[in-house]
Amino acid sequence: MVMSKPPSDARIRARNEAKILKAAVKIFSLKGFDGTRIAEIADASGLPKANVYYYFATKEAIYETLVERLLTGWDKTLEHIVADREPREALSAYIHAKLEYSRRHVIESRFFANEMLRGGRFLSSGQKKHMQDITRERVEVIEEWIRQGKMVAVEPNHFFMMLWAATQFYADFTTVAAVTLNKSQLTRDDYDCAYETIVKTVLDGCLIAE
Amino acid sequence: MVMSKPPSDARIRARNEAKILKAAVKIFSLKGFDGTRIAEIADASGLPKANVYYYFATKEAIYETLVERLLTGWDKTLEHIVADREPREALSAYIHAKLEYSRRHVIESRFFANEMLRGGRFLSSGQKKHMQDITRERVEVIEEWIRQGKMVAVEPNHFFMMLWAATQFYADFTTVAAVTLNKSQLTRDDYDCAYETIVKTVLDGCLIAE
DNA sequence: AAAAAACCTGACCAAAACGTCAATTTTTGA
DNA sequence: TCAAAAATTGACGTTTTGGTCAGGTTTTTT
Repeated sequence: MVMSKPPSDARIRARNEAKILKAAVKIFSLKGFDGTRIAEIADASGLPKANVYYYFATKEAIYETLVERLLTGWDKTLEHIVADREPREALSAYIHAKLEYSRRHVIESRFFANEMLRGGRFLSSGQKKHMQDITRERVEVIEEWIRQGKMVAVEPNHFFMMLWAATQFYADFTTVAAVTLNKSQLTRDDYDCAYETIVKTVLDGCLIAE
Repeated sequence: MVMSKPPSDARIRARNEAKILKAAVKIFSLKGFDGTRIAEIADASGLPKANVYYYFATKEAIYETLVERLLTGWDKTLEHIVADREPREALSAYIHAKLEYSRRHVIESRFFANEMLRGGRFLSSGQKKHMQDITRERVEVIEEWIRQGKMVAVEPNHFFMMLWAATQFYADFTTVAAVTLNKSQLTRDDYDCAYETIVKTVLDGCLIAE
């Protein structure tokens, strides 16, 4: 006699797609698109492979869904950069938020890093444009601050990329960071220290005038 | 009748291994270890697959050879950081050298980024130790500069990681940079501008005191 | 309660991938 | 010059992989 399970409160499709995507982003983030086997995704999500195919037609479909869905998180942190805040305060907040994102969303961060490393093959031109627009808005804020004499005349795009790189680093290259600091894992203190270092350096520079 | 080719001046083994490794690093850097097919390496190096196997027993062997060989380039740029130079001059030189390396050795840079992104599975503990030692030496230089009152008291490890990230970025995430700058490719000017931005910001900060 | 819709999955397939090998050609060294 | 060593490669065998499918079960709808 077969017992029927109690009807799941959550929609079945939603629940299973979530399982699959959660497992997938982890493996994609570690092995990239070409290196990922769907059987592995199936195992990791606790579903038989054929069931994965019931929800997603191809490997590409899974990957594209993730790209689309994770792109949203991309701009969240940038919201701190607004013209009516003081640069010191706004930039500190951005760096903090971005580091926090790197710490708490290592996998998603790496997923994107992987995609970029491969040249953004799966980014639609629409998505690229979105990234551009988001960045341009913030670049304009920087330009405004420069005009107001609150910041030195740095090239805003490269300035942003520097901040992005410095913070993204802690998600993508945790291994390098751990090796450098001679630890097996990064703790919250390490992230705090990273924050201090980046903020202090970027805002006020590292040199002491003679 | 079959003509025998003139005897190659270069040793055959050396020449073919070089061909294979050159093709391999390119593909590995784009697709990572798991994503790379040996047939593809064979095609790219213009050798039949069986011939690739004649020189390298497994895919791992190729990959490990590359890790070992490319690790050497890792520390080159750090040589600029020496205690008897002035920090401004030394750090500028380092940033310049690292950016130049990113520009001219995109593929090798990405190869390592890929490896790190995957957690450095193929790095032996000896190689990790090497990276640590190299870094520690330079950290000591920074500490010396701080002691001499030439630099503000930043955490040297994180300070280095920041520089590393900011410069490495231009090799690993060329795509992001290109999208941001709305170009299809980065030119030398872009790298120069990156240099200016990073140096100015890191050394003197981005803020103007009121 | 019964039909319809949604969900599940073991078994299967064709293509691709890794790796082997025996037979041949080329190069080297005495 | 000629035998041994090194290099080359087409063809093959095995395993893995992406993807399919038919037939079943469960859930939803009416």
